[in-house]
Amino acid sequence: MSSFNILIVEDEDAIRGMLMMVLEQAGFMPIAAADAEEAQKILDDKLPDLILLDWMLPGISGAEWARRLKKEPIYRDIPIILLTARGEEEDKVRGLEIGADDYVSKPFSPKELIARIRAVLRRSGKIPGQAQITLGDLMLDTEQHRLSIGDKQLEVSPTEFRLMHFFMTHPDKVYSRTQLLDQVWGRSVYIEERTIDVHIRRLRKILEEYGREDLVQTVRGFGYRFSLVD
Amino acid sequence: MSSFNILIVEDEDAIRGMLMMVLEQAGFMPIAAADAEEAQKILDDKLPDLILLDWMLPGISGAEWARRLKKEPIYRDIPIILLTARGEEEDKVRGLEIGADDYVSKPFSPKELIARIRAVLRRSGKIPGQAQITLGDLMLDTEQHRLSIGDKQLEVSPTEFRLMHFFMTHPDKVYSRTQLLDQVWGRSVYIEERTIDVHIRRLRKILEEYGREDLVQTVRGFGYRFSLVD
DNA sequence: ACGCCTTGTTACCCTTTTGTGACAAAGCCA
DNA sequence: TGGCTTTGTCACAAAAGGGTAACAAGGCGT
Repeated sequence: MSSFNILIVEDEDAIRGMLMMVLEQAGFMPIAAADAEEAQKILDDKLPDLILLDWMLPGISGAEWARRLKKEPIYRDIPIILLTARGEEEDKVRGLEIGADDYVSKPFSPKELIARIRAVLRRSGKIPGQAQITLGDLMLDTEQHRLSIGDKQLEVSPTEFRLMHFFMTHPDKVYSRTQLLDQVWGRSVYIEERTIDVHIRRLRKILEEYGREDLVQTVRGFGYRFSLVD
Repeated sequence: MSSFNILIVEDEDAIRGMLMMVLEQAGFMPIAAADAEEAQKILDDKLPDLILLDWMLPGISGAEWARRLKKEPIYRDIPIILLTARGEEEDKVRGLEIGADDYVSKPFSPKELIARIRAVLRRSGKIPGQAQITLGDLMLDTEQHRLSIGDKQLEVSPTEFRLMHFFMTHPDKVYSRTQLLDQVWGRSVYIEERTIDVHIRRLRKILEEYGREDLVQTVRGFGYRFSLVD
């Protein structure tokens, strides 16, 4: 297993040190910076696999810096996890279209942090994950980016593909719209919950052609479930 | 397995020594020089299979020397891997059109270095790999630099040939534009991602003459895939 | 030096995708 | 059944993503 470079940008010494330790312990290779300028210098040298970024920073704020990074093609693909202090409204973090991939609010448990980092790395394709997922006669291949029922190819849009991917890796369990948004769209985008319904509808429409619209089930008052059995 | 001569050009004694050891251990035959002049003398004597070159050198900088080498037909085909120290901006390395085949930033792990060396040797055809690759009625011959469908020769440009080579050795898998750039153009060139589209277009145009433009498939939002099946 | 080929880049266009509001339909409970 | 809540569905507009042609620069051979 390869080791990932993680850039920590955090002004408080105590937290920065703690993060370094936690990440090292978890087998990552962290590099730390105290502000955006310093972080930029590190970036100039080598692109990390992920950036752990404090939302509030002296000088250029973390949010502002993240926004800039996401505009540059060279940096765009580096996933960013924001660290938000308790009291900084979660909504704001979601609302501002920063393009962060996730956020974690302080205080957080090391375990949670590591889990989120792994999740983001996996989602951005840096950790391989399972290439083929089979469920009944459904087959989803992330390498080939193909989805099929039996030997028929399904034509799905990128979002539909991700949604199916999530469902097939988490079958037989109900997920709320919020959970689906977090898992499929990422925790820091803000879109209406009802939009999920529309995507569910679109998925069902495709599955309908194969008489399999029953795979996606509504659980009234809770959300949706993907399951082979009704 | 044959053993490759690798010329190390590095001014710091400690690093030079370390490189010698690491390469020997890995079964290569390294020769070392401390600066460009010394390296040039070694070159005059015998052409190595690959040059491992420090980007910053006293006297003529590594970058400058590499650029000169790439202008001389005799040396052009020797692959060069640049060693960049932390703090030397990656952008510059990519941006300046040095013509290096790859770069590795210090500090690097021996494992990573060896892997990159192997990759570059393979890409430049020094490690034989497969001379002939067949995929359906497609045939690509790396030795003769020929590509054919059935018994018809295809006329492709060098870049198109490399792209086809990569595709035929990695079929049925989606690659992002970035991945294609890294794999086909090499990690140390910086070109626009959209340029890929243009090359794909050119490839398709050629394949079109044989009704095979469907071999190169667009996967919206992700990249391209080469596959015999739709 | 000249012309041809190769290659990277850009601009423009078209298609697909996607989020959203509006309204109908369905479900639930008293 | 009636009224309220939760979903389903549709149409639309904006945005994203790609396809393509045209252009310019560089390289190469003659």
